[in-house]
Amino acid sequence: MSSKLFVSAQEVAEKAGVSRSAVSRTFTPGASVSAETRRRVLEAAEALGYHVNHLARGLMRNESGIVCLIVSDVATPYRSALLRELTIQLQNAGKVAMFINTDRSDGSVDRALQQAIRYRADASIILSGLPDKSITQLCLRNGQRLVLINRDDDQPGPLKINLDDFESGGRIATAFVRAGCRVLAFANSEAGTPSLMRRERGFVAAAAKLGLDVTVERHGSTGYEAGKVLAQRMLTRAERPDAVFCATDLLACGLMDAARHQFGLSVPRQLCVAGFDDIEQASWSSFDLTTFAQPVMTIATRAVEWLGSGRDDATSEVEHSVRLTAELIWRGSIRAG
Amino acid sequence: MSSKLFVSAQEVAEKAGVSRSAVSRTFTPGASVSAETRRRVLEAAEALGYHVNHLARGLMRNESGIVCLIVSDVATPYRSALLRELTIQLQNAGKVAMFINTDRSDGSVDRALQQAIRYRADASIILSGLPDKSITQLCLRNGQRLVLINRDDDQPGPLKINLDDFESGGRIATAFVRAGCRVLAFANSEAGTPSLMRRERGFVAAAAKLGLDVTVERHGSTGYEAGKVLAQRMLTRAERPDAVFCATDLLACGLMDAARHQFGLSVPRQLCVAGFDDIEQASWSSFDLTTFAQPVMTIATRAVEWLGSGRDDATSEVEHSVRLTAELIWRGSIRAG
DNA sequence: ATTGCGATTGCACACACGTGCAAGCGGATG
DNA sequence: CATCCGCTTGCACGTGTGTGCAATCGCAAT
Repeated sequence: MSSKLFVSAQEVAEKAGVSRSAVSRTFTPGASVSAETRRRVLEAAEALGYHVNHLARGLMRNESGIVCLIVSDVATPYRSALLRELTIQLQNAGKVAMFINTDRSDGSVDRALQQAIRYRADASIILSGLPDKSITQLCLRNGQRLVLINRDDDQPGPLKINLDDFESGGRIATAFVRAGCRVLAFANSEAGTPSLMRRERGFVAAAAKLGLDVTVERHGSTGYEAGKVLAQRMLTRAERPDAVFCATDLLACGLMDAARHQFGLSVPRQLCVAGFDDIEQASWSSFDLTTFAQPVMTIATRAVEWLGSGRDDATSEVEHSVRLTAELIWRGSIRAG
Repeated sequence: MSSKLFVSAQEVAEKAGVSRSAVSRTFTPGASVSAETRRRVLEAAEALGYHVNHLARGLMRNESGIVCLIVSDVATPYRSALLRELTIQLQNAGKVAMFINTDRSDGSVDRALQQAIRYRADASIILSGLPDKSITQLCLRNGQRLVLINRDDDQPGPLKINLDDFESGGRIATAFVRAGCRVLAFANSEAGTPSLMRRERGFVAAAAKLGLDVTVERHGSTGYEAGKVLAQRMLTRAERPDAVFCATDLLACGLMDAARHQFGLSVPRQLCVAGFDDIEQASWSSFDLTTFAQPVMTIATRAVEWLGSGRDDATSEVEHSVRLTAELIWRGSIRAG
């Protein structure tokens, strides 16, 4: 029946009695169109339900307006919060977010970037995994901007946004000691993600400076279940820790739950706990977790600002790197000094 | 310097010593190309880093491969889980997800759909809000498929996926009564979302059949904080409820936390609680929440399958509606009968 | 009346791709 | 050898848009 396709600028032009160029100019800010023609075009467009075809526009302008978000573990609280902020700010900047999930194999980050190239994305923001150097080069050579968030990589070209993980580890160590803790432990995943390893090393180093050893335990992913397992391992040791810094809030939640419900320990009286990310659950009264807040809003702002910044090749050779500090959110999982 | 744009099929053709058509056919499944030309084309493409321009391809085929996901409150556990499943399945079906966040005003759902039209999305999946009928018609007229998930709407054309919310309310009411509860309550948000209202009405109706009244309290959004407020209101009543069905797991978590930590109540001994969604936190031992699981995987499967199904106009007039049942996940927040 | 000038408009081309059509080519059959 | 047939391949056109260039138009000044 009405297998009519999308309405094109040509049809609008005919209905308005003007040339197709006039239609195009009407929808191009800053183009030269008289008020009268503009009015007639807009009227016809409204009547016909015309919308500029961004595929064709992107083809012409060599600028699709698409920004790819490459993510795994979207269902994780921290990831989804960051995703939320990024999409909102991208939209405010007139871009549109294309979402690529890399929950499968690890090489899929490369395939994701290829997808980004196929759709001529103006930029790609990588939240998970690390692309192969050859793919990165391919993207840059094609004029595609790249942003790496909390990914460690020394390739020049992409914008790299990182936190002061190492220093955070140090700050929490002194907080533990000030609270009277003597047996410190660090709970990590066994993924070996660089940012998590920096937290670990910062914590261990600071503790050493304070004359304390740290028992490090690593297991599984960065989720709740892994936290429970880590609690099993740590809290059955001969010398039971009285303070645990967890690489992630989810780990901390699992560890706290196990400590309380399986080992009958009281937090923070018998066990102090700290996490990282400041996910929403950290503020729930069941956890009331002292943790470091990822500056999600700032991360998104910086990334989007940089995407909008000039395309001048002059700066394309310098090292783009941003270091943000994670704010310590003081709650009740560490007893007062 | 190397302000070279993306490499086009033309350049590949020249390097391979064939016509541009040959290149195009090489990347079009089912086209007629000899093995030899195909090899040379692929070789040249690899060397130059060529990738088919999906914008141009979409322009030709009238099929962009883009599917729009229109969502608000992405950072919510249930939403992000559904989002995860949808993106994975869309990718497996050869589509790519475009993400539109509608966290702002309510009319923004319409603007989101306009964005979908501009990018000539093959389909849009709406997880939040409800578009205006005129926009819906515009989408359908342009051949764009529409999927509404847990949105109530009687417009023909879109695929509507819903749950048996009303019956779920009934099932949990009998479970409460069987557990010996006598004073029932329902905790809802004041948003008035149809699916939430169905849960409420189903619960109230079933309770009435069992000869029991239900005090209904509504407040704020569907989040944790609202649950705490609702607990304040309910647990200070003269006749304190001994069973609360919450429209949402997040509400239930907030309510449980307040009941325990502010009112010193024991769950489930003094207060039985049930939720809806089966978010990950519901299984955490701090909550151990009995709840209904949204069949996230099935929802995504059905949606993506329908998108891939034939474009025949024969079925375009029939009512597309899917009703799924939410499975009751029995945990420890309701005492055993 | 002629000239000059700025604003507007239409033509035509470019963007990167898919595909129908006809030409070419090789081989097999009569 | 002529004919036919199937497989390839190049040409040319179409998809919807932005934009440089030249033409046109209106208006004021000479």
